[in-house]
Amino acid sequence: MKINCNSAWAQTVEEAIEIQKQLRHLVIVENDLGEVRYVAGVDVGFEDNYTMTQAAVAVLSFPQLQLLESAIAQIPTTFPYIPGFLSFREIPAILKALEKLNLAPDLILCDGQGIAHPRRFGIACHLGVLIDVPTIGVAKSLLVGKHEELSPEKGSWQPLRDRGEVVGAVLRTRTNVNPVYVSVGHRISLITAIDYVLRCTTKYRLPETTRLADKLASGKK
DNA sequence: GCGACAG
DNA sequence: ATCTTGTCGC
Repeated sequence: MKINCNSAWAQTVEEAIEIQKQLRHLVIVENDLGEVRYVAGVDVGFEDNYTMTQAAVAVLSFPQLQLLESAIAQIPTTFPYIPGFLSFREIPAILKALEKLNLAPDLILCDGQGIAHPRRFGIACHLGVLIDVPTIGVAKSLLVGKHEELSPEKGSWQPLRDRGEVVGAVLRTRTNVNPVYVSVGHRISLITAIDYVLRCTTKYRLPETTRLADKLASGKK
């Protein structure tokens, strides 16, 4: 797929904060997506003692969830891991991998937060805004927010609140297994995002999209 | 000032 | 994120 953004990348946390504060106004938290036929998962892994960043993208058919295409790309690591600034470390490599795709995803599930972020601009929002594609943030752990305890059955969820606003949902994707944290990335509502995450999840905790991307990014079997 | 802190 | 085998439970 063709990627447009010639976005300037922050070299310092101060610059990153300014970019987040500016771009967050572009995030659309309502449904603005067409028919979803291709769902993609993106993930990143590191090599050579973290000096190289490798991104992987897996495109699956929806709702069948069959792998249709995948791509990987590596790039020198340029930004450290700092909570709240994950996108500046991972997105450059992700964009490079996305460029290699022939199929343009209708929806992308990201490994990390969307709106559930200190400045409401997690990696899912950043990627979605840059390439103007609907995205959902699916994180394995909490960055910000609190929530009530939720039932152990698959499908149950509770709103995630931070500083007085609902920023996402804690969702049980598998019975008796730790939940995942879902939040809007771009051009989708929270309710719709929860629905897609569940429909992309089969027998494991994580959606098939991110599981496949995960496998590719870490070079496993 | 003291914790908390996606991957 | 990543280093790593077996093992407990549905």
